[in-house]
Amino acid sequence: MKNRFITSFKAILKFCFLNKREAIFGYFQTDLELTLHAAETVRSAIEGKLCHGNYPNTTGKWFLGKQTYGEVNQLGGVFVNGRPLPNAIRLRIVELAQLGIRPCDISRQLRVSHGCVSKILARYNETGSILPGAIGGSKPRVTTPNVVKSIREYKQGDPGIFAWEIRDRLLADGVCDKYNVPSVSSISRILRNKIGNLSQPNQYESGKQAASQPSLSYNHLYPYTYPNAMSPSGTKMSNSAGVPVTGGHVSIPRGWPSAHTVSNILGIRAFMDPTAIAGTEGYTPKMEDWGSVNRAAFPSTHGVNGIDKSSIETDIKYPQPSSTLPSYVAPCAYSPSNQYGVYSGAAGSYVSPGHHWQAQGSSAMSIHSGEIHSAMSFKHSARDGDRKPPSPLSKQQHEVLSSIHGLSLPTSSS
DNA sequence: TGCGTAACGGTTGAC
DNA sequence: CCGTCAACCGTTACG
Repeated sequence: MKNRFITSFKAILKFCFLNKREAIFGYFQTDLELTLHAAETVRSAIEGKLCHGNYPNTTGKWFLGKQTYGEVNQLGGVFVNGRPLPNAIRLRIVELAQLGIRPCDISRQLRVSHGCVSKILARYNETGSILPGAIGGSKPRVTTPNVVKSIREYKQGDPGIFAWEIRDRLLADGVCDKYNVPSVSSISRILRNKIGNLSQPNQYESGKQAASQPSLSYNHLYPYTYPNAMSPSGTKMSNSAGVPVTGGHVSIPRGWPSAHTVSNILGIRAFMDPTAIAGTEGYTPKMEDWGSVNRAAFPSTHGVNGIDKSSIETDIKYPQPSSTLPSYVAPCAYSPSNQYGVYSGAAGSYVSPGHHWQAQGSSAMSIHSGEIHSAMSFKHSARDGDRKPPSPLSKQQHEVLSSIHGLSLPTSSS
């Protein structure tokens, strides 16, 4: 084994020396093991196992095809800047932590920075989810057609109405709630741009507003405030629709919970599959992300049953690469080349699961949802009990993980 | 030495 | 179609 590494390493050094010597030097700065690991990574890349002929450039980045690249951290681990670690690694981090392994050791073993380990574990402890947050996207619009219509009606009924009065009426009439009510400035903009000559001159409005209620505070109504007391601390985890979760300890709304319409709640933000929910009380996954994995693995109990509107899209957009991956490894936001290129190697399965809340679900995943749940749901038992079991994964699951990571598991199954 | 965290550079997706 | 913005990411460095 070691001879193979060393042989590979020599070949790699030769390759790098002949090509991009600078790229490799920075990687081989730690101990032999890490060096060999990095060497194997490089070798795999060179041989096409990882990168299909891609190569490191002078800044240490790995160009993967025409699209993207991976990088190697100080521990010799491969990562993609800006992208979440593969779900399998995240899961592994949590599992090792539950086995009592120190974060620093987890960091070294998995070659993931200790900051990342810390972050993932902290998030897990706080939310119960190993999954990353939703990347990209925007806050949901608050000026829905229905809101605009209401504003128009208010304005037509009382041309002299002020924006702040409209705002209050939107709340009073239940058109909006405190989380999705437009700001006064937004209402003013609507009056100005969409309703136009119905609105009165702004100076009049502002003058009256200042005179009548100069110190009116909107803070308590400001949209995009955290609807849950747990959130202002910076946590951005949530259920998918910003809906309070009755199950308790992990109900943390996302940072921008303004799911302002039923369609937003049901059609976009929520992906809970009622058929996959049973028996998972109190779990609040980030349903926006890793859609199919999450739905299967971290179902929620709250009754916002989503319309998985984009399951088909997902299959198209993020086709599941053919592989022998465990079933909980879902399609990924990475391009297929990225998936193979960066998170592969010994783990041919360092493939991140489906990611975007916008693109949800996967037929492949639904087929295997039972397995997914089995593989990923250890958290429930861990959290349901007073004490977390030493290893919440079954032997079979350990074997799956072992096969994924190519790592030994310090458990009874290994 | 281990760990939490801010800064940083990056990706992503809605607008 | 493209730029902007604001969310997220993991790594790194610092205390």
